[in-house]
Amino acid sequence: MATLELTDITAGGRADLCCAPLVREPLSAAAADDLARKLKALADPARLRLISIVAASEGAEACVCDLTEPIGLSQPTVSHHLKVLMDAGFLTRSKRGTWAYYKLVPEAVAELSALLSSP
Amino acid sequence: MATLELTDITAGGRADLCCAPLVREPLSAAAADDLARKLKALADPARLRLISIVAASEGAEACVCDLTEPIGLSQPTVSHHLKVLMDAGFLTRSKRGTWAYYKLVPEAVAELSALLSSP
DNA sequence: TGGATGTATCGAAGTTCGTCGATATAGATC
DNA sequence: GATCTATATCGACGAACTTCGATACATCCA
Repeated sequence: MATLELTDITAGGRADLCCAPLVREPLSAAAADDLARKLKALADPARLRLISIVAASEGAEACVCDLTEPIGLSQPTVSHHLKVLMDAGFLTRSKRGTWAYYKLVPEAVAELSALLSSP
Repeated sequence: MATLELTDITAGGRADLCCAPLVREPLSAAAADDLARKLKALADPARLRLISIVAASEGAEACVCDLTEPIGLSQPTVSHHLKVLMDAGFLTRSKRGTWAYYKLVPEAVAELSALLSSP
């Protein structure tokens, strides 16, 4: 769950949101690793565009076949980026027939935003 | 200025914040590049810890000499990471005598948070 | 002036990342 | 079952990144 992970990352386990963990106290090495892994998943132009296209689609969901062309990258590369985003928790996948539909996980993006936001 | 850059990134130049650009409409290639560059600057455990230590210091400002030891990396490496964060606009530097003090730019972090936040 | 100290830059080594073509897999259709 | 289509995985290559030791630069102090 998003909120659970958010409390985990505060090193102290406290849930008071006076400030974002990033600017409230020094991050533990583990918390920094965890946050860096999520940021790294997002820190690529192709992946940002993929997320924004998925988010702007009907039901915040899109098929791979709709993503390859606007991104301008090969199908294996798009598939790779989608997997990275899925492993980081930003997308979920559901297969319907031959097609794979990727759906946004808004809480994951919102959680990241909250981790960076100031009081 | 932070807000200026924020409107720039919306591709349309509109400043209405119904949703964050990321989840409102497909990002242009240029906007994706710009956002990715900022996220990449933050997407490293050492840099996240540096930022959080600086942010938690007196006046959101810290000297390099205070940063090398808690991070556990060599002085040149810490200096390199600080430069990356400065180039991305998250820190500013001011030399006072022999010492270099790095200071947090809260608006830069806040802007990134806003770009990711949902309605 | 000369040595000591804090910081930045340089060059190199090792690793990770983004991308592709080729290929494997799974589901649909005939 | 044979074939076609959509997607995932594999292996490889080049680029970018993280880190370090060595060194240059700048400032202070004796």
